[in-house]
Amino acid sequence: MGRPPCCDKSNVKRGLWTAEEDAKILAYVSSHGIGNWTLVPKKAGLNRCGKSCRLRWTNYLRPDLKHDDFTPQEEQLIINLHKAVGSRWSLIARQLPGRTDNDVKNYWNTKLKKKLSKMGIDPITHKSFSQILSEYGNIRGISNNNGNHVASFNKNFNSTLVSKPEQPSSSVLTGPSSSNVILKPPIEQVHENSFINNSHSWEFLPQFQVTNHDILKPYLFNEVSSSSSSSCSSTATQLNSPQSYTCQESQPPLTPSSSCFWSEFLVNDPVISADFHHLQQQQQHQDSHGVLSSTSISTQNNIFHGKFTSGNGDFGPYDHGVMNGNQTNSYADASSSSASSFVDGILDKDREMGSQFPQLLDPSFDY
DNA sequence: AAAAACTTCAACCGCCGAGGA
DNA sequence: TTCCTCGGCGGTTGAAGTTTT
Repeated sequence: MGRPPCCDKSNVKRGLWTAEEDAKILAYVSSHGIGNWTLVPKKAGLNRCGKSCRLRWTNYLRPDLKHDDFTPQEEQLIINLHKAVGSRWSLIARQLPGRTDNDVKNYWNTKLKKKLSKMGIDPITHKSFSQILSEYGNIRGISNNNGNHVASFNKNFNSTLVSKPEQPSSSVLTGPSSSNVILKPPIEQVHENSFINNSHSWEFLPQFQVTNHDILKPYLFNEVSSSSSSSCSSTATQLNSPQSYTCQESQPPLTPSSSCFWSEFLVNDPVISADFHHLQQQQQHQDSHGVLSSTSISTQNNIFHGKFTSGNGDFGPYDHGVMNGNQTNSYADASSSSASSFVDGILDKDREMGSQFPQLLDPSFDY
């Protein structure tokens, strides 16, 4: 029964690949193409596991791979995609031609996580640290109320900080620069993050919602449960705020089985409903053909780059520094008043927190 | 100049779903 | 139906390189 094992793992070479081994794989693939990887070591004359050969090819030898540094555009795209789908590296890498999931994952872990943390942005939730604190929140209520509220706050706060079990709160509570960032976030960071939460991270969501509906849903609702204390007052606000993961105000955390879908937000927004509908049609077309055509990808990217971006040519909201509370992108224009009030709300929360807890602004303050 | 600390990233590990035997 | 491999995935490791002390 079954198939024979692909290789004797105790008897194959491991570790770094030599140029000679690379040449053998390249020679084999160029003459035979990509097929059964378990046969490759034998046929190519390599003492390696087939799986290892496949990995070497897909992560390093493939001719379509880029080996140069990530561009600012790619960097921004990774950040945006990570906000929407989390560490679905293969999904993210598919939006970056010439990059592998391993590339993206390494770049995120070694560069982007630190970069965001230094900017006062939690790389897990993509919210500013001050915003996390203010959300968990409604600190005035906690200080005035009984232990139940405090317990609830602690529970919610912890659940956010460890919203992904594999990355327990380290990016928030530890790290070389995080403590200063948490305690004294520059006010413009709130602006920047508001912009992030308001716009770019949503730009591609219709695309993902359509093409990866089943994959994305549970993940997004994980975010819901970590943001359960948030509230939102309108569809427009939902679409332009980090709290938009929730469907209704004061709702208990949603579960993956919830009947609330992204598409409900999307189709309720007059600005994007047309595009969403268009993408749904694309999806139907795609389903009928089995694969996502390059035309479809291109069209979606056009939407991403053209319609929903801020239009100033600056791809990087994290690099802006010019974003103010009244600025919104075209996506947010449909609900500009809600969006700006959301920004104002964050700023008000920030100020309120600062006035109520001045020790938080003291760099010597220690949790 | 040398050791320690830190960073990078290729490679590995283990899990999962699909599908072959 | 069961057992197994394959291919794909995300997380982790550790060697090599770089920077700091």
